[in-house]
Amino acid sequence: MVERGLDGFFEVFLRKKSAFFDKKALQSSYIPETIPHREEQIKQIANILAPSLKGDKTSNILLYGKTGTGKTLTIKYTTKKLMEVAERENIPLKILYINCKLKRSTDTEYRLIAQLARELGKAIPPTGLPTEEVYRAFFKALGRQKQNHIIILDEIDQLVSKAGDNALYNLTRINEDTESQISLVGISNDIMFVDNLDPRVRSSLSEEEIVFPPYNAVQIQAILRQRAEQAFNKDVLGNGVVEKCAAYAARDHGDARRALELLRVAGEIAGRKSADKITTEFVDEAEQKIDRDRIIDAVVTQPKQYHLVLYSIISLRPGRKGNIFTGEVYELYKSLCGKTGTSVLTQRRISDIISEFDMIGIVNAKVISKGRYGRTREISLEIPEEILPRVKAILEDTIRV
DNA sequence: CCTCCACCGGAAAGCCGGGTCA
DNA sequence: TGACCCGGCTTTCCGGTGGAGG
Repeated sequence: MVERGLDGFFEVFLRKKSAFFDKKALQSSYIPETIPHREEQIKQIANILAPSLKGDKTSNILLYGKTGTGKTLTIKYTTKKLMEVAERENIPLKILYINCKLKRSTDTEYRLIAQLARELGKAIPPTGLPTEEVYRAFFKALGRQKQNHIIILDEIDQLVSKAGDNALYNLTRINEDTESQISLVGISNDIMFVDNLDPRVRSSLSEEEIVFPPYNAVQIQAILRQRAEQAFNKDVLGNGVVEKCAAYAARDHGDARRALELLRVAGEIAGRKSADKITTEFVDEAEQKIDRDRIIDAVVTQPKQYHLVLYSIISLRPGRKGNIFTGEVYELYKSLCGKTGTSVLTQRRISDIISEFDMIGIVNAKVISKGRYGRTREISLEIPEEILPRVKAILEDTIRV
């Protein structure tokens, strides 16, 4: 019975024509053959990196620009082309791409250097060794091969804010005592991040700076059209869909990644509903879905203590004219801990947890002064009403143990 | 204009679990 | 096995501080 029904399901699934032709083209890892509106940046990067083909050291570069302005894509595209030539001509050149934001993999000094060493073929344990030791292994791996290395550090601002600039300092000085050359390419969302860098690191790192301005709506449309052509079958894209995605993405700042995600999710929704066309309504749905998924996901992945704090905030919310303050949250949190038999954290820590909620956007917490009655954070929920019950259920689930 | 509340938020240190190495 | 190392989480300590109310 059941099996037969399932067979039917798969059959229908198989027959159903998919709105997608090549979903890859809408994913952020996809590197298209041309990159619209980044010709200038590509040319600059190419100029700077070209000497590496002749075995010369190239200047270090910093790439700036907000999220979704094509920094990562552009550098990957350019270095890919560079690498193709190097391989064809048998030129020793190595390109290491590191995303410093990847949690638990490259967000500390130890892990960054360990990862670099690994890319050069050295096995480094994930922990246990003194950092010194890891550096030695990395240097050795470098020196052994007489060749140029281009090290791309994506989200370099994250690295600096979490791990400091020690690693960068050491990396920028390597060229002094090793056979092989290394050039650094830093990618950052934050233009100001160089300010808290050691001056020596700063000057060395930013020998060249390239800025990626936000795309405007028209440019994003061009990008979407290019990708959509690859991704979708003919005629499934309804009128105004591209425009709408572009408009949404351009609203705050020209984030092409967001636009592509909108388009992809809209397509997925259309596909799931077996619609034969992607219409602008699906774009609206996609926007909501992305938003909600983000929040749900953010909540689910939090540990128990965080759930207790969030639950306290939610419980304090109903029927409040004003907002919620840290002190009240802490009081409720404490009693909740008592009821559930959880160890109680200090208010200092809870304060930090609330800040973290603020940062990921499920709560809004502003420091205000109540004058005579002290200074505190004014907290309000940022979770849409529609998914609040679901969030609450998730929280209750983990709390009652 | 001064006070003083109820926290904020930086710095440093401790604890713990995961690991290496000889 | 014991000495050491790293990193995440937490506590401890403590110097601020915006502004209502005196």
